[in-house]
Amino acid sequence: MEASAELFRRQGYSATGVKQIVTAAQAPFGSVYHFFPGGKEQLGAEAIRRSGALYLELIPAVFDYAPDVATGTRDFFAGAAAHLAETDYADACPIATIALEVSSTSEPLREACSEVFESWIAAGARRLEAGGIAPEQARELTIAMLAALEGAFVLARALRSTQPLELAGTLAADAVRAAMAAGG
Amino acid sequence: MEASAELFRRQGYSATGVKQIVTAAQAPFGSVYHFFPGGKEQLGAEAIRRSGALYLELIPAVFDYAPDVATGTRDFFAGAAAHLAETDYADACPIATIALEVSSTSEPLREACSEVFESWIAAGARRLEAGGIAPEQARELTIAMLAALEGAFVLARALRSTQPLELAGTLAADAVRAAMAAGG
DNA sequence: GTCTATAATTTGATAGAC
DNA sequence: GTCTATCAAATTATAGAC
Repeated sequence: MEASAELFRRQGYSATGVKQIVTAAQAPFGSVYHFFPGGKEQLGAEAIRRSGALYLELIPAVFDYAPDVATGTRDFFAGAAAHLAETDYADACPIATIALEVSSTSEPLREACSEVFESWIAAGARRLEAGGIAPEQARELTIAMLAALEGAFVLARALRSTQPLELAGTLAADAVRAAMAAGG
Repeated sequence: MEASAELFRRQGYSATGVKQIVTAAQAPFGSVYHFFPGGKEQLGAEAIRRSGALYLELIPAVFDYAPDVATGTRDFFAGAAAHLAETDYADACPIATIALEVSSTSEPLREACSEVFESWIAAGARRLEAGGIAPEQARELTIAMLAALEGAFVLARALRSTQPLELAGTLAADAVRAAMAAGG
């Protein structure tokens, strides 16, 4: 599972072979079909959900240490930028590549991605609500911020620069600050 | 080339076979290697650049008819949302899927994506400058807005909803309005 | 239950007839 | 120059020995 998630994140679902996964995991080939009778697609779906749950934990990990949600937002983007640069622009969003690849070709995998994004949005919105932003606005703002984060990952990896993450982070943090001023 | 671009956009680079392309294009298989001696990778690079040039034309097509750059920004996101819904969430960004797939595995393709993104950023920044925003701020704002657009595409396709594009569009248009107020 | 060998198909690419 | 037949390698998946 770990090997699957990492390879899917870096090179996508289609380009990652089952053989490559078992080699990276140092596991026998047949084990894949013993533990995942649904084959590669089941492996993909579980990897998506597992990666989604792990990434979800980053939200409290960052926001718990921030004095307010606007700062937490800025820190989250900054942390993503640092991690991306450290991994030579490989580790961005664990599921975005798969999401784009399969949205029009595999409904089970699209649904897995959809559920993960939804879980992130719900968790982010709760954080903004705790920071004093009205529920509906909190949800809408979270969706816009997640969009900025995901798109910044796309640009950052292609341009090999953390600047998109810094600029998107500023945009997001400013929007949070404005919402706090309006609602608080 | 048309068939290549369309398939790459919808299902990515790796999942699209050369055979699938020639079938869609109703072309003989050997022609691919006659016109593209570099094989699939060359085909991919040219498809990326071609798609990038076509998408670039959307910027003046939308902004020329808008009363100001903030409205143009909003219209751009709205148009993208409408087109995405019309194509059953298939036609989003023509190169984002490839960009994420190849950023860590194929330097020629990553560079092609990088150049396309750079051309879009330069064109968008010129528009904002024409709208009265200072050059450096115009470029930075354009990068943040493009990030919001790209990420909204990811979420919209996975969630099968145009809401991310609408919310990201609002975020982007508000940021442009704020920059206009500050700079003008 | 673990794992190897192999099946059936598809992949990107090429050779060479026309 | 156009196109078909085919290549070697890789793909997902399975059968069955241990």
